[in-house]
Amino acid sequence: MVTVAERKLGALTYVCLKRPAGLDLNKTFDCGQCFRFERVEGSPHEAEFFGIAYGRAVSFATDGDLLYIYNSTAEELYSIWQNYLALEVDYSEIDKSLATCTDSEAFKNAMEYGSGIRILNQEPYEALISFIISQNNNIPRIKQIIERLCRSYGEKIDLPEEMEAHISDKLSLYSFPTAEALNSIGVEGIFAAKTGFRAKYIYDATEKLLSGQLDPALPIGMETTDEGVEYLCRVKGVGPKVASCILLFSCRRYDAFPVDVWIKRAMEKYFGTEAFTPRIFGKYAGIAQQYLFYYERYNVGNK
DNA sequence: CTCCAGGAACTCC
DNA sequence: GGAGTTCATGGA
Repeated sequence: MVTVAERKLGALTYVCLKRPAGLDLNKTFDCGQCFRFERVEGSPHEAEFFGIAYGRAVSFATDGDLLYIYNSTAEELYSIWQNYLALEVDYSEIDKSLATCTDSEAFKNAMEYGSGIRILNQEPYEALISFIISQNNNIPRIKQIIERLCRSYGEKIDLPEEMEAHISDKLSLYSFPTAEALNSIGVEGIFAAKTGFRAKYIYDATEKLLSGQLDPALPIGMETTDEGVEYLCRVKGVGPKVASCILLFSCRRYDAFPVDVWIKRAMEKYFGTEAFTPRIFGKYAGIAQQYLFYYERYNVGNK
């Protein structure tokens, strides 16, 4: 169990704990796995990201070997953020394991470039809707659409005064809309948020959720990741890539390997399309995937 | 103007 | 069962 100091700053409660070895908040919240966290400009910390998850407004910050979680009690750390940040996962062991999987020089570079990324455990329902929106779309616009849905159909979240003071008013303060809320506005309402051809997919997902045909958290307990992919693909608009993202980013399925256009390019460039299979990376293939995605997508120096 | 984005459904053979 | 096309939208 993590040792924590709970502190107060007026009405603002926050916790301070040992920073997980190697954790890089910039990479973790900027690598495309989540869409509702933004850098806090002018933060006194070395790095700080504010966002909404699990219906709460929260801010993560690092200084040296300390991690601060603002607007969280110690109790909430144990019940929510410990799981969200997957604090118990040992990335030094994962990286050691991945390093033995291939001789590829490019992958070695990708690992080094992405070192410090931590795969989050988001809410399966939010991941389901978010990654349906992600198909044939780009990250800035995915964020826009999600934000529009949250502002229109989510609930306003109040911040302690002391926190509001150093959080820019551009940042979101709305919870992710519930399946009931999205279902009630119908396909037309969802389309009006500029979700495009994905509106009918989102609506289909809410129908299956509300009728009990679908529990996006169910794959957490399944025997295999392939089973989880098959299960999630029953939703219209969910194919292998979207299902793999949901499994990797919200169901602790670290072998799920989402293949998008960036990963496709990376596989062709670095491995050759014929021979390559994610299986070479074993049970941490999804984390290897995330290193490759981040390297291919953000490292402009890789040609 | 065309091309592209953390794809998948649909339509043809 | 694979290959090609279509789907909204906005930025480059």
